[in-house]
Amino acid sequence: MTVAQHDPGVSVGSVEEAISFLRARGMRVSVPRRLMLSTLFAAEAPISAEGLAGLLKASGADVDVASIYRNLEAFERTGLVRHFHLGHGPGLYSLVGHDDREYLYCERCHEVLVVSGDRLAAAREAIRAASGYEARFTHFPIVGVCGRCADGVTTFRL
Amino acid sequence: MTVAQHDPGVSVGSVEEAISFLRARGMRVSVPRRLMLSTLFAAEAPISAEGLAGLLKASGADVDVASIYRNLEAFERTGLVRHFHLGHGPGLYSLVGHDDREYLYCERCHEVLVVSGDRLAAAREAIRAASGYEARFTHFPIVGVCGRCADGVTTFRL
DNA sequence: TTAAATGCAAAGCTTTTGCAATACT
DNA sequence: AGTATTGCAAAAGCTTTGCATTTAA
Repeated sequence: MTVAQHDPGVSVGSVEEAISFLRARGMRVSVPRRLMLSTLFAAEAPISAEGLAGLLKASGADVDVASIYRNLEAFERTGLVRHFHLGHGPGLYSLVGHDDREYLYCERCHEVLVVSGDRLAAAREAIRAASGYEARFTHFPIVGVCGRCADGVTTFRL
Repeated sequence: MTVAQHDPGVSVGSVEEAISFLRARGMRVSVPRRLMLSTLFAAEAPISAEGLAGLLKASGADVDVASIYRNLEAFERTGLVRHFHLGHGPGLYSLVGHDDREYLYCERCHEVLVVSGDRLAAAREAIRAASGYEARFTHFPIVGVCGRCADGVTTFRL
């Protein structure tokens, strides 16, 4: 029997560690990259490229979105960063090890439920049994209707 | 105990039926709409708005993409059409009742696995148990890595 | 007749690309 | 010095919108 294995992935705990990590991979550490890394460490939640640009600009730095996209992709190739998509809407990036979980998105109220990866193990198993597919909810999370909305309960935030 | 109910949805078997269906809803039946409907009926697989425009142009008709998007959306509001997204890439549209199934998309080989909706009932149940979410794989299908094809499962490639 | 639907053009949003200038190593 | 990385500008891909014109009912 095969058990869904959770890839531990890269895990760096600080900007300094991330910098050495990148250097060890032969990558250069530029000012924009340094700034991106500290902003990612400071971010409390996954963030879009545009959002990252905004935070950087707000903190006085000015990094072009093109560079942000290129760097996020470069970071992702090393395993330092990952991104996923919530329904429509831009890709959301976060540091691996900083936020390793999986997401469920409510199409109705736009709530995002965050769960640890092993919580969906049974679902993955059921999907494998039904289809042979190894579902990955890390890049394209589960989209559906949250319990509250399914029960007809409405909430809103001001 | 709540059992996942499969919404049977609208089911029209021909262009003529679709036309009456639309008229019954107070919608007008224009030449472009007629052409879109017959192209959708002729389509063997879900198709993008752009793809629909291509087929129409190839058959001598010339319907603007803007009208195609507007009409697909109008059709969808009546329940006649649905659309979903395969990873990145454009929305793919199909007639409800003509293609009611759910899709699993392989991020690696881009194969699309088509299964009947009830096949994923156990997976939906596991997800509900783990999160309270009613997963809907109809708008944003499962993305993962394909295994081998199970019995009675069709596949197509885009 | 009149409201709905169309075509055209333009723009929106996210992301990518080309290229000359810059800066890391 | 040499090349990875940057900024800028432009474009690509998908979709939406405004508006004047056409057309279904």
